[in-house]
Amino acid sequence: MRVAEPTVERLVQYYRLLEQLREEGRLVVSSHQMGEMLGIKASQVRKDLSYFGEIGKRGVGYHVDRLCGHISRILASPQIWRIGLVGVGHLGYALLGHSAFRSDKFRIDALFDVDPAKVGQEISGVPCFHLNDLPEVVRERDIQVLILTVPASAAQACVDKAVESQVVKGILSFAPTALVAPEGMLVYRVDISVELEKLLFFLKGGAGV
Amino acid sequence: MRVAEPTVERLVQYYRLLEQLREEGRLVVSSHQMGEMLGIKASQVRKDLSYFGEIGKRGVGYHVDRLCGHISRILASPQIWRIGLVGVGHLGYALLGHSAFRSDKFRIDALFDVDPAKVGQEISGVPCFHLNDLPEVVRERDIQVLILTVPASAAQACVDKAVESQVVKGILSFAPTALVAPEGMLVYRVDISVELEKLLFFLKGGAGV
DNA sequence: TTTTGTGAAGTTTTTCACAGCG
DNA sequence: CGCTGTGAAAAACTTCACAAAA
Repeated sequence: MRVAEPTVERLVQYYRLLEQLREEGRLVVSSHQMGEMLGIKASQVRKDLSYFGEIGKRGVGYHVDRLCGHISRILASPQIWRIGLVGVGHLGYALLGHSAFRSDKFRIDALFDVDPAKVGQEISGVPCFHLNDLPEVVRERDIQVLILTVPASAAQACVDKAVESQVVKGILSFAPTALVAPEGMLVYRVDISVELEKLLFFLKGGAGV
Repeated sequence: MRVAEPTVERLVQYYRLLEQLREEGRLVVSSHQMGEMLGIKASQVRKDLSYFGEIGKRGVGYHVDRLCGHISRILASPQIWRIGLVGVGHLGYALLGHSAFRSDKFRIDALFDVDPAKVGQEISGVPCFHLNDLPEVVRERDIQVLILTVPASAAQACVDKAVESQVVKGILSFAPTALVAPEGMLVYRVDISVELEKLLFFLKGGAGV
């Protein structure tokens, strides 16, 4: 069964919350309480969870530990993903140390850059290669996912290198630009300037002056 | 007229593309060409633009410079926003230098941290204050927007300080956690770990093992 | 002709409302 | 009783398809 993207997005949030509740020793939680804490409607929480079977207990709520395990299995990977990080500037370096990147679901296995001062070095314990060598390095190291923290002007060239490698399946790009990729390659974008523009747009109260 | 969030998101992309086309000396572009370059359907491009009046010429397309100016006015701010950046770790520092943050629509006017080594210093030319002083500093400096690059565990406390100030209207948070804020305060989140989890989820082909 | 602008249709996502179970 | 699970309704968003303008 196809799971919608907004649902996956919320599942990750449910999981985070449940981990926290579990640490606090909480045994049971209702959809209403979860929604309250996450800013999501209770009916939405129930609908999302219902796609995966009857997990809750009527009149009671959801068993925290059980639900946590359940979502964990839904989100689980069949493997530990190996990830290549392209562009070791400030943002790339920040992501290397970011809490989002401490997971047993994947690991950053190689860095890529064009700066001779970085190529050949280890940074935070990860070896840095030249961007030109990306296709062969990702093949050798079985890297299927790339994270792009390069300037907009360099991003498409990185995608092209990834396509050339024939083994990269997915890309998470932080470059503020559109990217063209072939069918079958999954590209997600985190566009910081778009988010900031949206915030400012709705802050001023919408269109017009 | 209310403009939908997905439309604003695309308007920012159209604007970027048009600036680029203008630099290249291009005079006219069709909805189909814009869509092609951005991975958006031509009908979607036309629908988005049509909300703001008849901007194109039938049989011809859109005049690049004119459309650029038009979107610029739609996205324009009534003021130069002053922004406070909370949390001067690697990510915060990266954002300070990020291309998304070179804009004449806003400027980073103050930094906040709890690290005694940073408080009292200027970093990239911006003064750093202690988080505890946030309410008064944002009032003095007329800061209405905060960017949070703090750990998840510290994020809610920052929101609470922002609420206390009574002048902060909007927050862009990079902390991987839900935040509760009162009605009227606009909170947007950029959740890197959620995006990565989504990518990996759909890479493995959806739910289940 | 070409390409826009747009009502109508289609699709996706959210919310409602209540039956059903513990 | 309280809370889940879920069809049905509503809302939001996208795509179609074509009339109308250049």
